[in-house]
Amino acid sequence: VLGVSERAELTAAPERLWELPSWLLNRAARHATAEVAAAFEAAGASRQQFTVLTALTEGPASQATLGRRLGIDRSDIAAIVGELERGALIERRRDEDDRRRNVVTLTPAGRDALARLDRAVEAAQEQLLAPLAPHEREELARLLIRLLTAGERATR
Amino acid sequence: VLGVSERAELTAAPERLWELPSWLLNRAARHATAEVAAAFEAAGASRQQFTVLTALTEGPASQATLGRRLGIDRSDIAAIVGELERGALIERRRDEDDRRRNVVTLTPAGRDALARLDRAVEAAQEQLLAPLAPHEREELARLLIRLLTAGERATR
DNA sequence: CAGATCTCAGCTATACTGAAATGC
DNA sequence: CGCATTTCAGTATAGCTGAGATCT
Repeated sequence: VLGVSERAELTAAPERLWELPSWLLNRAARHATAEVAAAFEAAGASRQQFTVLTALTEGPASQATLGRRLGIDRSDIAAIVGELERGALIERRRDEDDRRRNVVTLTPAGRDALARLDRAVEAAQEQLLAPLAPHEREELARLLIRLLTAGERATR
Repeated sequence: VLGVSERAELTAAPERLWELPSWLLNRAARHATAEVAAAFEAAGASRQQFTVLTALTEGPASQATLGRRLGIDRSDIAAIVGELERGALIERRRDEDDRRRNVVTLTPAGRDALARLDRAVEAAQEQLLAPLAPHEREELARLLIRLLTAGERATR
């Protein structure tokens, strides 16, 4: 989150970069992360913990499934689930149908924590999108979704 | 850059995340970075080196100015300029008008390297934007620029 | 003196790799 | 056997902080 003076300097970035979608996306993502950061910090959770908790609202899942759904690496999921377990926000137990797997389940405490996180994250979205009119917000979301759903399929 | 199977799994991300602009922006930026990565790797340069070289096409600048213009930290700029100097893509000399400063200048070799990088990066943009029609690409750029120029000014 | 610039050491988060242990 | 899952150790990059040296 930058102040006015830094903003003035940033606008002085080379023309070429302002024409590069990949640069714009990275900039915007950094801005978005900065906006949301305060929400997570205040709640004592990380961005990754939030996404894992969110995924678990749709039901228990193995760590591998969580990783694939969220696009988070298997080894990182192991660490994140470990943190959440220490905070008693999730429960991790061996899947008896397939003993390679851990079944990860949201606890009531986890559900409460997520509810608080959700409100804070929602407020941050409002901050982030403040410069855009409602129809522009929808349009931005639509374009990003198309970039992701069509783009990541097409490549490789 | 994901394959078809991973894509199918990713679409299975929780509904809630697909509605979160900050999540979409992070995802899209990651996708964009992946697309551009090959371009930089093939040319043996980093994303940051590219942006610094690009900034220098608008003329010599001190490291502090580069940092402010590009939104890169002073300490990171020092390291990046050091790398570029070792590759003889830039020249770094003390500013005799203000001896605290280093004046960083693009060398002919640097200009050549940037020309090659630029072509590769441009091809990557094409890949990245493939799912979008021309007017959609413009609209996406417009919305991102508004988010950045209005958004980063408003906050704090 | 205050303040700017450059540099270095070190920190955190994110993303990823390789290998081992276990189980299907 | 091949393959999937979990876990750990380690790597790389981006972004950032603190402190010191130098200079205006």
